[in-house]
Amino acid sequence: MNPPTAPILRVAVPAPLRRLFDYLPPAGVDATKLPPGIRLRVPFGRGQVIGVLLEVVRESDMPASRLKPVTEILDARPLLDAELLDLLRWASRYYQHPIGEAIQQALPAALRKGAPLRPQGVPRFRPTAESLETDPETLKRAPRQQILLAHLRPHPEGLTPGQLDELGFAWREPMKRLMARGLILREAGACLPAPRPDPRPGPTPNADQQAAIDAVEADTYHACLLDGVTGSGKTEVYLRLIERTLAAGRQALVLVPEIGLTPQLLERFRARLATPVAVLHSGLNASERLCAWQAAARGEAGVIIGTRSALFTPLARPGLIVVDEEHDLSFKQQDGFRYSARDLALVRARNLDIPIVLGSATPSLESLENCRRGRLTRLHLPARAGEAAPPAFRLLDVRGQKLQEGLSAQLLASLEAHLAAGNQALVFINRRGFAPVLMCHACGWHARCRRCDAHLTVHRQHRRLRCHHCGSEQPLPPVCPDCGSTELLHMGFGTERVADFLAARFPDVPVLRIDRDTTRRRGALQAMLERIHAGGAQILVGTQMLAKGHHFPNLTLVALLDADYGLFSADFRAAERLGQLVLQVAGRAGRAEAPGEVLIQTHHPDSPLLRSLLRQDYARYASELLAERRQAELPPCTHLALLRAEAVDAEAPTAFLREARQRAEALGSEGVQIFGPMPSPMERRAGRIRAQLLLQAHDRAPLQTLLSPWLQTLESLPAGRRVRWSIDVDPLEMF
DNA sequence: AGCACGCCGACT
DNA sequence: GTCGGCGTGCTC
Repeated sequence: MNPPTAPILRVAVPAPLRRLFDYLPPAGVDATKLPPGIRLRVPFGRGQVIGVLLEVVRESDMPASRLKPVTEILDARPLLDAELLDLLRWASRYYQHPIGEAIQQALPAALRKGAPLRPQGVPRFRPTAESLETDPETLKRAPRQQILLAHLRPHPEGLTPGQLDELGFAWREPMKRLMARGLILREAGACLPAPRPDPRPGPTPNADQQAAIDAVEADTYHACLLDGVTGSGKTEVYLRLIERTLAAGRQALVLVPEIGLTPQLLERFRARLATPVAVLHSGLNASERLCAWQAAARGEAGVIIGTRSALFTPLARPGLIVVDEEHDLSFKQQDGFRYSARDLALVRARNLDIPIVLGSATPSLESLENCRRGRLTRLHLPARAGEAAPPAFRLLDVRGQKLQEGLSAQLLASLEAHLAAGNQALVFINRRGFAPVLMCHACGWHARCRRCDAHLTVHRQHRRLRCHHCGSEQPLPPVCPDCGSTELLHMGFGTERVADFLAARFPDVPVLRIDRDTTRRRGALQAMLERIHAGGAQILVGTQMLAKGHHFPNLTLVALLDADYGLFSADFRAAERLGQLVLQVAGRAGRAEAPGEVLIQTHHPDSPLLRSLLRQDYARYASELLAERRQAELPPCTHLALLRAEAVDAEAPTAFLREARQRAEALGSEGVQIFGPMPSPMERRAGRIRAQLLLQAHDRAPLQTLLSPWLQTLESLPAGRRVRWSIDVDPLEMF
């Protein structure tokens, strides 16, 4: 028997279980000296896993005889400090996600797998002086080595393994041979590029920028919403606040949307700031990521800039958090640990007692509501004089109009005029592919996905039918599979169809299609953006992708082919998204000497929402939407949690959700309304039947009070084993 | 989740 | 007579 005073280690293990596991310290180790946040290798089930020590306690609910000792202590110092562990425990509770999995996400993959913290940085491969004199002929029989050497020669500073991976072939073997020949040198490089020796001072802030900068308190928790249109100089405000933070010897954490992290933005930061800038994004390989992570944790990087998951970067001397484009959906993780990095950033800033700035030209209704409740200080940046004048908005009433491939005559005429002036035009469509439906004119058959409640999209160039929901595809049928008719109609319009049409209609103007299909290849989007920047008359046809993160100086016309989906969608956030999209793209159009024009095709030109958008007053548009949400008791005026379940067996999801509902009611759900079980908006997807249970509450407190014991119950429900289920607290998508 | 145990159908 | 199907239970 263990005396009650023997220390017990409480460990978070990587399993989808909402509890900690207790272990005995390894023999001869004084457990009271072990700090929380270190990794431990522990026996778990039949194998060994790597867990993180969360606390050292005196007692366990488990009989001592069942406790096993820790196999190995992997760290001397904590990988995650108390502040991050607190944040992760808070987030795990709030989002009802198992703590072990939450902690996993916060660690770079290398550390998850048990790699030691490495003192050195990413290695670099550098051409030697000798290699410059080497006659390429000597490598004639080793083409790989030849390519590799040719690639390295223009880079005397050397290239990292990550950069070499872009070559797209196995370079490690030929590299070994080049090193053996003394042509290449491997250096243990620094973790981060050194800061520029000559950081350029920025422009003097204008009065509005200065007012915003001064309004952000420096040494305490102060949450601000910086609201200003494209070109109003938000980035300059961030940079000034960051400079102030650096001058105080502290670090700044900057979160940006997934496609907002462009080389241009990075270059702007690096050119301005006299500190190493660590970058964290999905494109990094394991060692690059570890490197940036360590540079942040050790305090070597003054600025850490990254996407959603960068929120969990440890900071040695935190001083400021910035969330740019805070309304962007990519801040919410849509699977597994469904956290909102923007919301958690507010929690982290409060815990750290540091300022945080959320920036957007089109703030989320959540943030606007927080301003109204006094939780966020609203800072406004008016458009700058001398910058582009706001573009002219026009609704094109397409009722009864003859459309050519979805485009009205008025739109085509405008397009022609803008192109003739040597400018660029952007045409937005919210669907990719050629046509969203293939239908037989003779019998009415249409191509449906076998595994989803959805139509198959025609991709004409690849001659395939594809399901955009499950990824399945098949060849385009030459005749109707039902009646054999050859009259197959393409119904509706996608980017491919509109791009094809415009290319034929304007044969002298380059047409660029920019969507997930044409930018899948790594670097493809960047290449297209560069082409656009090179200028000249061009037509860009694209999806949402083009809305953010980039300004095109030659763009003067933006056209939205179908704004109506934003008015009648089943998703209650559609109007908010439409408004954000329209105003974001409007910000892309026009410059001082060539004002822009925004055309919106609609069948509902009298819609109050569209009329309101025309005024280009987002604040007013948003407050109208907020009033609607209040009336309909929808977020942000109420709070939601969504329990989803899916299974191949059609009955299992509903059976599970029905039982889940009973359990919630048994726990006492005062203050929480429960709706469902109901089928998900797309009931069948990838061969699974999906259903959901919606919880709604006016206050977060009763919802949170219910969730913890409820999820604990659900975890042990036998019906839960027959379905895949997940909980989404503050869901953004309702399917 | 990942893995083993366990009790019922078509095969060497 | 077995190999293997996935239902059920457990992981300190």
